[in-house]
Amino acid sequence: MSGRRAAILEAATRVIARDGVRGLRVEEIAAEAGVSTSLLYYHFKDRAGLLARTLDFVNSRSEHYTAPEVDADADPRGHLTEMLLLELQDTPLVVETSRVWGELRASAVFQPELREQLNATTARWAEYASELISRAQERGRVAAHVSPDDAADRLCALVEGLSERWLSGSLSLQRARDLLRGGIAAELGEP
Amino acid sequence: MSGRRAAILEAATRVIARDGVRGLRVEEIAAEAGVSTSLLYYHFKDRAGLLARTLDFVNSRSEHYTAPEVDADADPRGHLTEMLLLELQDTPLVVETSRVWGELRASAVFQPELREQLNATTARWAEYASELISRAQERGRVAAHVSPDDAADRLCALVEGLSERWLSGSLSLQRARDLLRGGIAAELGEP
DNA sequence: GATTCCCGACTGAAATTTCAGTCAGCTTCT
DNA sequence: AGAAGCTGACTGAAATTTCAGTCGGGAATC
Repeated sequence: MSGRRAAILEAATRVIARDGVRGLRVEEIAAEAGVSTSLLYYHFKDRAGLLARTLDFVNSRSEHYTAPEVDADADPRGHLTEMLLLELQDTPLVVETSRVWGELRASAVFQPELREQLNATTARWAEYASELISRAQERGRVAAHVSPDDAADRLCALVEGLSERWLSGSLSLQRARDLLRGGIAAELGEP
Repeated sequence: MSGRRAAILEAATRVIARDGVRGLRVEEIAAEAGVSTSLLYYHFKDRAGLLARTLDFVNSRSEHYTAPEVDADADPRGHLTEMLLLELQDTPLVVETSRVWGELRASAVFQPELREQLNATTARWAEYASELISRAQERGRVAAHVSPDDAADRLCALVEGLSERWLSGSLSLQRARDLLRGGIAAELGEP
C-alpha cells in the first residue's frame, strides 16, 4: 500500500476538521494532500467511499490517543476521569478528532448508512467506561447503588454534549472541564 | 410582508429537518413551499441568507413549544423534569426542531457567525433550568450542596447529547428518557 | 513487460444566481 | 371617476458556477 493513501486520509481528516463535511470537495482534499483528484478515485471508489474510510481512520486513530497516566488497575475511577477529560483538551489532535466526530454524529442523523460504525465506536467507549466503573465499585470508590451501564452511557453522552458546546463556542474549555468533573462526582458519588 | 415569506421559512425548516443542511437545495425548498426559486432570492439575499433566517425562525419557534403540564410554582422540580423530557419525544414538532437544532449546533462549529443566536438560546435555556433548580432547592426538593448553575448546564448538555444519540440511532427513545430521569436524580439527589 | 501508482485535462449534470418582465393593487392628479 | 404613474410580489428562462467522476496515457517498480 502506498504512503499516499495514508496522506490522503490525513489530508481528508484535516479538511473535514477545518470545514466540516458540508462543503467537502474532493478537489480540496486532493489539493491539501498535494495529489491529483484522480488519485482519490484510484484509491477509493468514490466520494462516499473516501468519506467512510476517513471516518474509519479517525476512529481508529482516536483509540490510540487515549493514554491516561493513571493506571487502570490501580485506580479505575481516576483512570476513567482522566480518560473522559482527555476529550476536553485544546491540543491539535483532540480538537481535530472531536470536530470530525461531531460531524459524523450529526451526519448520521440524516445518513443511516453511517450509523453502524458510529454505533460500534459509541458502544465500545461506553462499555469500557462501564467496566471501569464496575471495578471502581468493587473497591468501594463508587457508591453501591450506581448502575455502571447507566452512569457510563450518561457520562459519555455528557462528554459529547460538553465537547460540542465547547467547539461551537457556547462554553469555555475550562468550564467544560469543571462541569465534567462535577458530573462525574454527581454520577459516581463523592470520591 | 407577504405570507409567502413565512411559508418559505416553514418549508425550509421541513426540508432541513428531513435532509439536513448538507444537501440543502434552494430548488427543493421552493418546490416544498410551492413557489418559484426566484422568489427565495427576492425575499432573501442568497442561499446563505435563507439559511440564516431559517435558523432564526426555528430558534424563535422552539421557545414556544415548551409547555409542561406541571405548574412551575407548585412543583419546580417536576416542572424541570417535564421540560427536559419534552425534548425526548417522538412527535413531529419536537423531532423537526431537534433535528434542525442539531444541525445548527454542528454548523456553528465551522461557522462562527451562527454562534451568537445559538449561544443566546442555549443560555436562556440553562438560566431557566437553573432558576427552577434554585426554587426546588428552597423547598428542600433538591439537595443543598447542589450548584443550580452547574447542574442546569450539565442537564441541558446531557439532554442535547442524549437527543443527538437518539436521532442518530445510537440510543432508543425509551432508553434516552430513562437515562435522563436517572441523570436528574443523580444531579439533584433522590426526590 | 506487466502491474501498480499516478496525473492533467475533460465532461456532464446539477445547482445557484441573475435578469427582464408580468401582474395586481395603491396613490395621486385632473 | 378615471387615467397615469408607481411599487412590491412574483415568475420563467437563461447564464454561470460548481463538482463528482472519467479517460488516456506517463512513470516507476517488480
